[in-house]
Amino acid sequence: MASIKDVAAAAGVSVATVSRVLNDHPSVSDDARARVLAAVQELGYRPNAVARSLRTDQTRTLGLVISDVLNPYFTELARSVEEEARAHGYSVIIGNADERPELQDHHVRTLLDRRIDGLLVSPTDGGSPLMLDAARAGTPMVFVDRWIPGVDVPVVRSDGRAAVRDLVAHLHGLGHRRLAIIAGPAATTTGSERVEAFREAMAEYGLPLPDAYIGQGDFQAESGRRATERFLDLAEPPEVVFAADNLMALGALDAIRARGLRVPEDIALAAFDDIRWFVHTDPPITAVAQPTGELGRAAVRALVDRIEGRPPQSVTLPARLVVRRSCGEPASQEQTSQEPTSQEPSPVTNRSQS
Amino acid sequence: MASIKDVAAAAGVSVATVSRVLNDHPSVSDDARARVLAAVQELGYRPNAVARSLRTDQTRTLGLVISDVLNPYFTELARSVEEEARAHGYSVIIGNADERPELQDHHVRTLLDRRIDGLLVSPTDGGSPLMLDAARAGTPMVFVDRWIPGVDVPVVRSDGRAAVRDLVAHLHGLGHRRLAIIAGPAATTTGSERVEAFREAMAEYGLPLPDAYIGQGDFQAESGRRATERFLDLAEPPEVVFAADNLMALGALDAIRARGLRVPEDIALAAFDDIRWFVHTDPPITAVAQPTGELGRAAVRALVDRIEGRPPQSVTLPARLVVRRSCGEPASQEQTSQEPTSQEPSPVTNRSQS
DNA sequence: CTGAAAGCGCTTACAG
DNA sequence: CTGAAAGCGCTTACAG
Repeated sequence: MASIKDVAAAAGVSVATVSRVLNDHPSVSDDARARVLAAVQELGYRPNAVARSLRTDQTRTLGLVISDVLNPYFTELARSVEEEARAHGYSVIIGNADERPELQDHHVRTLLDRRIDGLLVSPTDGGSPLMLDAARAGTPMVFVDRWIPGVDVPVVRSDGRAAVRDLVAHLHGLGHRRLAIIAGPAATTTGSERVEAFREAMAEYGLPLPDAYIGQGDFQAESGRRATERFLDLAEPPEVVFAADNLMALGALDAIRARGLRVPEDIALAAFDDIRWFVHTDPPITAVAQPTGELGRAAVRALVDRIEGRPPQSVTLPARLVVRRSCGEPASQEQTSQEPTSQEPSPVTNRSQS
Repeated sequence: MASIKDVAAAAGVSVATVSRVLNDHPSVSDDARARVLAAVQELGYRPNAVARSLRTDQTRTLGLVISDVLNPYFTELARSVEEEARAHGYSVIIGNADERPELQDHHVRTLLDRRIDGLLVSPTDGGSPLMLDAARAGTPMVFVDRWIPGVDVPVVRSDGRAAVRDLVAHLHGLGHRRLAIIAGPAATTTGSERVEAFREAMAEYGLPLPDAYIGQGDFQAESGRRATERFLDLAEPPEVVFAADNLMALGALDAIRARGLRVPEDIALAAFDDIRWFVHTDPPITAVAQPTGELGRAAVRALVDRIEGRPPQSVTLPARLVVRRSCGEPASQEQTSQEPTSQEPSPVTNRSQS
C-alpha cells in the first residue's frame, strides 16, 4: 500500500508538503498542491489513520459500550450515536457487553487500548474497578441510559417516572389491583429505578408491592420467562405483569402462551421500552417509550463537548406511556392514530391523571 | 498515560525488555520479568495498540459492514461475528450502511484507512468501484449473506431455494394461487435470488408471477408498506404477500392493518428471515429461517483463514421453512412445539413435498 | 538474557 | 512556500 513517501516521490516534493496538502494547510503553492493531488490520485493513496493517530494523539473515534445488541432499544441507540458522531467527524466502535460485566470490561479495556477519544457507556453493573479508574483517570466519558452513581461523569438518560405513574393510573383505572414487575439487575440504575417508580406510583393508589410480585430479571428474554412462570405458580397470581424492558416482555409472552393463557383476559402485560413490533403483537402491547434517538444524539454531543474542552451537559428526557390493548382497555382512538411509516414508533400518549 | 518508557525506567530495564515481557518472549530473566510486571502493575500501564499496530502492520481488527443494524437479522449476524472473532483474538468494528451505497462506501473507506486486517461485507449494492478495488488490491475479504458476482472473494451465505419451494408448496396446498412478492433491490443478490427462487417454485405449480405481483422494495419497512398498498389497490389483489425480509413484512403488516384487513382471512403473509417476535405477532408469521449465527461464525473463520494465509472456504448453508398461521393453516402441532426460551428461534420445519 | 538502534507512517515546529 | 528533522510508542533483528 502506497505511503506518503511514495506520493512525495511521485510528486517531486517532500513528505511535509504532501502532509500539508492532505491537511489543507494554507501555505502550499498551487503548483505543489496540484502535483501532490495528481500523485495521490494516480497511486490511489489513502493516509494511514494508525500512523496519524499515533502522531496526533487522537483517533477521532468514540467507543460505545452497550449492554445488549440484540435489544432493539440499544440497537436504535447505537444507530443514532453513530449518526451524530459521523456528523461531528468521529467514527464509533461498538462493544456489546451482552449484560455480562466481564465482557463489558473486556470491551472497555480494548477500547481504551485503542486510544479512543471518548467513551459512551451504558453500564451493565454498578461499576467495575476498571470503569471507575477510567473515569477518574480523566478519560472523556458519558453515561447513556444507565449510569453509575457517585462518579463524576455526565449522564444522558430518560426519566420514566411520570410515564410509569401514568401506567399505574391506567392499570388502576381498568380495575387491576395486583400488579407485578419483572425488574432488571439491582446493580443497574434502570434496574432499580423502574421498580422504585413503580412502587411509588402504586403507593399513591394505596396498592402494596409484595416481594412475591417483584421478579428478578437480567433484562434478557429468558429471565422474563422464568419470572413470569414463578408469578403464574403463585397461589394468587398477579393480574398484571410489567416487564422492565422489551426482551423480558418477550419472555413473559412466551411463558404466558406456554400455559395457554390469554393477554389481557387472563393476565395483562406492559413493558418498558417501545418497539415497532409491539403494534403487531397479539395483543398490541402497552409500553413506556423512550426518546431513544434523541438520547443517542444528546450523549454524543455531551461527549464531543467534553473531548473538545467545552463543558458537557447531563440531559434527562421524559419517557411517555403508549397505551395499547395488552392491559385490557377496549380498542379506542389510540389504535388508529398510529404512524406506521415513521422510523421511530410515534404512538399516542395517554396521560391519565391520578 | 504511562508509556513503555515509563515502565522501563521504573523497572530499571530497557524498553526492549519491557516489550519482551509484554509479548511473552521466552528470553527474559525471571528477575527482569518480575520487575517489569511490578512496574506495569504500579503504573497501571496498558500498551498503546495504535503504536503496536503501526509497528507490526496488523491491527487484530476485522471490519464488518452490514446493510442495516435495525434489522434483527443483521444484528444477530453481527453478534455472532463478534463472538467468533473474539475467540480468534480479533475485535470487530461494525459499519452500518443503512442500505445506502454511499454510506457503505464511507464505512469501507474508513475501515480501510484504519488498516483493519480483514473485511466482512454484506453488500448493499452490486459493487462500487471502491469495493471492487479493495477486493482486487488483495484486502482480505469475505462476503456474508449478500455477495457480488464476478469478484474473487469467498462467500458465506444461505440458500433459501429449497425453503422457498417448501413455502410455495405450503401456499399451494392451502389453495392460494395468486402469490405476490415484495423483493429487495435487484442489485443485491438476496434481492434478486429470492424472487427467482419464488418464480421457479411457482412455475413448478404452473402459477404465473405477473409483474404487478412483484413489488419493488429496499429491504426496509416503509418500502414494504408502499408495495403492499399497491398490491391492495389492484383490481385483483394477491391472496398472499411474501416479503423478502422481516422489515418489509413489518411494513406490509402496517399497510394491511391500516386498511382494516385481517391476516390470513383477507390476505396471507409470509416473510424471509425469522425473528423471535414472529411467534407473537397477530397472527404468528410463517417465515424462512436462516442459520444466522452459523453464518456469522463461518464467515469469520473464512476471513481469519484468509488473513493468516490459509485457503478460505466459501460456505452455503440451507435455510428452512417455519410454518405458522399467517398463511391460513389451521393451528397444528407446529404451534405448540416452540422452544420459547432458546436464543435463536428454533421453530419446527415443515417440509411439505411437492 | 539484554540493550541500542532502526523504523513503521505520519505531523509539525523550525529554519530558510 | 518548502524541506530536514524530530518524535509519537511500540517491536525486533543485531550484537554482545
